[in-house]
This record gives sequence, C-alpha cells and structure tokens, in this order.
Amino acid sequence: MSHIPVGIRQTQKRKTRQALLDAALELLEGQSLSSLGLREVTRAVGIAPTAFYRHFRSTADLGVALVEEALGSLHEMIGTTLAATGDSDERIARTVDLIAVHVGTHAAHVRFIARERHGGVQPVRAAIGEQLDRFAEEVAVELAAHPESKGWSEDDMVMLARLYVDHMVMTASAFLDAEPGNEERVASLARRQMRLVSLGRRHWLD
Amino acid sequence: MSHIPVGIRQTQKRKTRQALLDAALELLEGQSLSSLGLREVTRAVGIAPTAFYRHFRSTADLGVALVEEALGSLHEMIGTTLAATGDSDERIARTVDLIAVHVGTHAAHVRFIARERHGGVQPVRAAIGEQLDRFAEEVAVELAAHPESKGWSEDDMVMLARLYVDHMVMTASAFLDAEPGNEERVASLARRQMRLVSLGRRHWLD
DNA sequence: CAGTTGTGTCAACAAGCGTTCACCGAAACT
DNA sequence: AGTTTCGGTGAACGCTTGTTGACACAACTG
Repeated sequence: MSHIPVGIRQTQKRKTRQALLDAALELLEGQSLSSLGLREVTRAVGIAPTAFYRHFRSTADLGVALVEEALGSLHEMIGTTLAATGDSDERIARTVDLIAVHVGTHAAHVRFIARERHGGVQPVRAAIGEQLDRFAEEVAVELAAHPESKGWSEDDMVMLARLYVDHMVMTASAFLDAEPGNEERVASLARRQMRLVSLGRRHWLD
Repeated sequence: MSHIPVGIRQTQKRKTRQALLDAALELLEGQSLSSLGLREVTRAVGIAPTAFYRHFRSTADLGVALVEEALGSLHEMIGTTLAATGDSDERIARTVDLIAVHVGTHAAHVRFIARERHGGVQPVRAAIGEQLDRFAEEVAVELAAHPESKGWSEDDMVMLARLYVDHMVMTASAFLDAEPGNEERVASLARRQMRLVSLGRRHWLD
C-alpha cells in the first residue's frame, strides 16, 4: 500500500541529520558557530563523534545547512506579508505583527541568522548574503507590481527592497533582544520607521 | 625635567594591554569572539598565557574593552558628520564618504562591531547595544537642532535617529563586504536609501 | 637603602578538541 | 540467498585549551 517510505535507511539518516541540526541550533543560542564543536553537537544528540562525518564535512557545512532551513521558513512569510490587503498603515501594522509572530515561533532560527550574518565563518556568511539577496529580489518583484511603483527604475526598486529586507532583519533581531513586556515598544518603533520609509517612497519621484 | 611619565610601570602595562587588544582585533578578523582563545592572543603578542590575567579577567572582558575602543573612534565621526554643511543631497554624499573613509582606516574595528553586535558573548552584546543607544541619543539631539525638526515629538526624533544609526552600521558593514571596485555601488545604494529617508522625514507631518 | 608592589615567567594539571582507522550489523541490491 | 552498501561505534592519536601556584626581578614607596 504505502509505497512512499523511500527506504528505512534514508529515513533514519534524515532523522539523525535533523537531530544534529536541532541540537546545533539550540547550542548556538549561547555561542557563535565558529566556537561550536563537532563533539559538542554529537554529545547533545547522543551519538558517537565520528557519526557526524556521515552527515556533514564540518561544522561550517552544518552551518550552511542551517541557513537553508532558517531562511526557507522565511520565504513563506514574504508572500503573505506583501499580499496583505488594506491601506499603507494597515499593511505596515500587519507586517510588523507577522515579524513578531515569526520571531516567537522561530526564535532560534532568527537568532542564528542575525548572529551569523556577519559571523566568523565565511561560507555561512556567504550563504546568508546570497539568500538575503534572493529575498530582496522577490520583494522587489512584488513591489514592482504595486501601482505606487509607476515610473520607478529597476535599480531604485531593488534599493527600496533592500531597505525593507534589512529593516525586517533589524526588527526581528530587536524583538529577540526585547525583554518580555517591551515588545510593543519595538513594534511601535518599527511601524513608525516603516511609515517614514513609505512616505519617502510616495514622494520619490517629486 | 619630563615629569609627565606617570611611572614606567603603568606605561609598560598600558603598552602590553594595547598589544593584547591589537592582536585580538587582528585575530578576530577571521573568527568570532566566542571562539577566541586566551592563549591564542598571548601567543600572538609573545608573552606567557598567564600574563593575560594581569590585564583582563577573560576574553569576554577583553571584548568589552574592544567595544570602547572601536566605538570611541566613531564618536568623533558623528560630530563632523552632522556638522556637515550644504543642502540635503550634499550632506548625504558627505556622510556616506565619511563612512567609507572610516571603514578604510578602521576596518577591523567596524568588522568587530558588526560581528559582535549580535554575537555569542552576552556582555559584549550588551556593551555594543548600550553604546549604540548613546550614539542614537547624540544623533537625536543634533537632529533636533535642525529647523526641519519643527513639530517633531522627542519619540519620533529618536525613532529617526535609530534609523540613521542602524543604516550607518549597515552601510559600514556593506563597505566591508564589498569586493574592491564595487565600493561605488555600495555608496550609491546607501545614498539613495538615505535620500528616501530624508524625503520621508520632510513629509512626516503632512 | 630597605621593603613592598606588581608585571611577567615557567611548569603542570585535567579536560577538551578534530580526525584516523578498523569494525559491526542491519538494510538494500541482485 | 549471497553480497554489497553504509550509518553508527569505540579506541587511539597528537594538540590545544583555561587555570593553578610558586617564583623572578624591576619599579615604586618611605
């Protein structure tokens, strides 16, 4: 009947691999990737250190895999964010709320991206940079579809998209650092900053 | 005659301490603070590992000292930046140039701040956050002096200041990551983003 | 000049690291 | 059924790590 199993072996491998990723992500809440030890991760999972090599070449390699996982979960968000209806202020409020929710449900992922974006491991930095570029591209395409973008050059479109993306990352990281109870202050700040950018956008061609 | 020396001892200590800071800063170009070893630093300076404790309690402590050094050198810049004359576009261009120059002359400091701002060492993160807050405060005060800020609430003033400060850090880090020859692209992007923010600022009270 | 202070040294420690190799046993293939 | 494939094991390697205590010797203090 159920002929989807793809083999018990591959399933088990995926499970162990995921356990390694999960354990690493948790360990990374208190340190940077460049100080994360291979033995540390395997110990947390409960397997022998040597088994690590069956899944990743090094901790840097594991880091790159984490980038995919973390920013993959963000790609979904972008669609819903920009598809939000209503006037400008409403859309801004909804976007900020979405960021807050995402930080709540994927805190470790967000922390990892913010931390390693400028972190000490080159391949991981490169992977994050690449993903954020693609991210900005998507945003630019969505923005171009809006009627307010009439007359904008493609270069300026990307300029604005980058500003939005960087501001999103900034805001997400601010939510992370906010002590419980101060989230609304962060949200208010982020909303007003986005509103200011929106105003600039409206008068760009004056 | 020259009775300024404050003692040869204190002078020597300062020199060794500075050597430790310099060596650490250089080592940190290729890794994060949380993976920086005490022995690694002393080895680079050429002193015994135990001598480290005469100057710092731990590498985290050294990191905090580096924050003071790195952001101290930035405090000078803020004055000259905002005191820049000319119209808006001219001031923006001058600001971006100043950032580019600063990144050129203090690359390691900028890298350190960008990397450890969200890094894995809590006390250092806190120190950077505190300094950037004070930084934003200063910018807010300067902005309030401008005539364009008539009618702005203090809260909104800080909101704008934070946007500027975060954008400066973002731009500085972008200059760092730019491969040689692409600096002008980064500068152009930064200028247009600042121009857009300025536009928003002008229409904030509409 | 005698006594104190303090930066730096040396040796030693237990513990951790990444990486290697040969090996096991169950799953997958033919 | 016989063979190959492969995720996981366990021991061992050479090296690095943070921290300790006792000691040297130049710089300060009175």
